[in-house]
Amino acid sequence: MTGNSGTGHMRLNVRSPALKGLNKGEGLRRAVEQKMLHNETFDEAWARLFAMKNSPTDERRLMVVKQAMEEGRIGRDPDRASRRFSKAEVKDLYAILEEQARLGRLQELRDNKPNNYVMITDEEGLTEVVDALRKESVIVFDVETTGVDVHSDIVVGHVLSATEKDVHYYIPTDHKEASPQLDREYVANILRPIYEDASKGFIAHNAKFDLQMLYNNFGITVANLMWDTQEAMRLLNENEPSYALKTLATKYLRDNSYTYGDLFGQIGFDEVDLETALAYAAKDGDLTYRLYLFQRHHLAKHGNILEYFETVEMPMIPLVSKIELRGYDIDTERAEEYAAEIREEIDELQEELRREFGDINMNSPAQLKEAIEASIGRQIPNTNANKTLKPLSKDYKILRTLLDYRSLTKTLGTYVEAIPQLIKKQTGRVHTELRPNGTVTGRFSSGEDSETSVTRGLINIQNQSPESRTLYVAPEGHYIVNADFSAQEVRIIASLSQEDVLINAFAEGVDAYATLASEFFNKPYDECYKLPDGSDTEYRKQMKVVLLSSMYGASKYGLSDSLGIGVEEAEEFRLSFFDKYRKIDGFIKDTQAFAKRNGFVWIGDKSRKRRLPEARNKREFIPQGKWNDPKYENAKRKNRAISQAMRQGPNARVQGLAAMQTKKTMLALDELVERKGWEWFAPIHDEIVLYVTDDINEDDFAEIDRVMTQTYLLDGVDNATDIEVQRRWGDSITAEEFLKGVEVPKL
DNA sequence: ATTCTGAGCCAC
DNA sequence: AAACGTGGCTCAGAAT
Repeated sequence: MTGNSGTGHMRLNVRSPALKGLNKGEGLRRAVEQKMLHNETFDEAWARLFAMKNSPTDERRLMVVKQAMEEGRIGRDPDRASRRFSKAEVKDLYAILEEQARLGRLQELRDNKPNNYVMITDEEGLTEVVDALRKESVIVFDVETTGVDVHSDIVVGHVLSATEKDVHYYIPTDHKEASPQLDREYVANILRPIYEDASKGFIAHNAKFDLQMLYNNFGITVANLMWDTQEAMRLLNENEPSYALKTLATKYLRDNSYTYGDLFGQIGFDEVDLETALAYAAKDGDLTYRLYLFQRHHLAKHGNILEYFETVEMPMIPLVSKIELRGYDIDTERAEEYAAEIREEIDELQEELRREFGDINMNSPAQLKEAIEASIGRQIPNTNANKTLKPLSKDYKILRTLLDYRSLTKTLGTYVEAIPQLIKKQTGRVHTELRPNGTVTGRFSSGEDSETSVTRGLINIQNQSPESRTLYVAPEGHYIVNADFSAQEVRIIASLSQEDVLINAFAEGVDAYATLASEFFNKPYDECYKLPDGSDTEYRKQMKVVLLSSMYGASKYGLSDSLGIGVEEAEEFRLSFFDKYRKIDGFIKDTQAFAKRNGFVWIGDKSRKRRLPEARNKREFIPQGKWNDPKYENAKRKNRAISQAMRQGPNARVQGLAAMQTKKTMLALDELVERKGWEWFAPIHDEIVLYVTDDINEDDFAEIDRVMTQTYLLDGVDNATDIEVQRRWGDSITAEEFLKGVEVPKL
């Protein structure tokens, strides 16, 4: 046993600093006094600490430290032993244990390093790497860096795996350790022909990052990206809790691997010593290749997922890499003027709100709720704008003021003030990350990666409001052109359900919503289409809401909310809708039955799965009047999950197919973009946005139209697209107007 | 001082 | 009893 560990009485600490300088006899006497003073055994000390108000984390730390002390793995700091054993001391001991564990993991990593992990630090070695890679057709690559910002961080080493030879090289170039390393530019230039050799297939985990790092650091373009093990995993299981390489290796390769954070904490890889770096980095290459073999085997087993992955998802990665690096030109001057304008308005509104609500924080829902209730003299469930405040705002002017204030602070805080601060000094533009499988249905997600806690100053390009869009501009000599898939999801619903009314409407080129409304309300088509001013008629508006929300499983309550009608009326509406459109009803029921049998649904000709394991569960019976009985909490949770899966199934088939159509169309459109020397702006679900040169002509528009409508055909339904041109995002004219000579609005 | 959670709200 | 699918960002307030 070491130190003062143990479960018995506290030992006398004759070496305590408080006793220093006293002779032995005197020290012993004082130590006894201190013990008397504390008068506490270790058991009593632990009992006291455990009896305190501890958070779950603290509770766990107490347990860990107690056990470590009992096992003699750690003891009290002699300098503190004269004082009463405290929670603060336990926390410090816990931190020491954590650090010990981390160093242990690093030691384990070095000790277990296989002989086929090879470090390259001289020219001869690098020649050996090149010779080995020349003989390979499949190469794993991975760059090690100082961090995860592709604009500011730098490459400090290359991992390259010769997969057939089964040797995994690490070539450090910029580690801080003093021992000799090859020059980074020299290494890049020697490796360049390998990376740019299109006859070799390259594999990486989260390849987009490595592509961007190689491009930004050395101007290297990897010619033939063949597999991304992170992206493949998103198709193998979109419900995976983590897509970190080490987590996947632990789970699927049964190789207990620690994550970067577990091993190194927050430091950059250049701080890591070379011996440890080799063991860690070469293992990346090794694991990535093993994961690739595993994934290829499993993806090939089901439907057409492998083919879809290789022909759509893999080519998407270099394309998206390019889109992210391009970024967005921001009109900073306008942003400043606009911000000043909004701030002034906000101040005025805030004054008005203060007079009514008092000196509260207008951004606090809790404080607001109380103030509103006092002001209007009635209870409200929440301060939600659409659900609660808007309906009441007809009667209360102050609520109209509040709604204005809300909307302006949102515009200012989330967009107008925030966006200019995110401009990267390296490019003078703002950037996004676009994750092609960031959602469970296969849609893109955009912005910071919510799976990690690191923020890199990225914007979400997919949720820009009409106000914020005006800050995004085309550079001199360019326009922004956007092409949407008109009524993309409705066409897909028509195609999947083969519902005649919808199919016929699209075939005749008439408005689908108006046709449905005309059928449903038994009114002439014209009365169900648009008003003279171009806005929707009530019938069309209602049909839009009913069609999409019903498809996605809205209940009579949700429908009642969004239509602004009574619950029973909404239910009648919903029931008669499905009664009339039997094939839409059939599509939903068939999809749900399939999910119930199989625990998943197919998307797009067996190209991907949406796994819904909860769909297979059996509903629990909850007797009338027992809904509030805590005994049925679990049953309720289980039933809720089943209902949710039943709503997700049909939605995933529609949304997922739409995402596939957008992706395939993007790949086709990229050929045009490259040929014309245009650039990418972004995909926004049912819309594709580009930067084009201002010499764009009729043929170019025709070609965009052709690519949008002909690349991914739907069963029984034509595609259609609307194309617009603008200098400032949102301030657009149609392509038709443009070709007739209408002036594009100036900046 | 930093991290987490919920309310609210932006997009399709 | 909850009641419409897929995301991400900001702020307040609590937890750590």
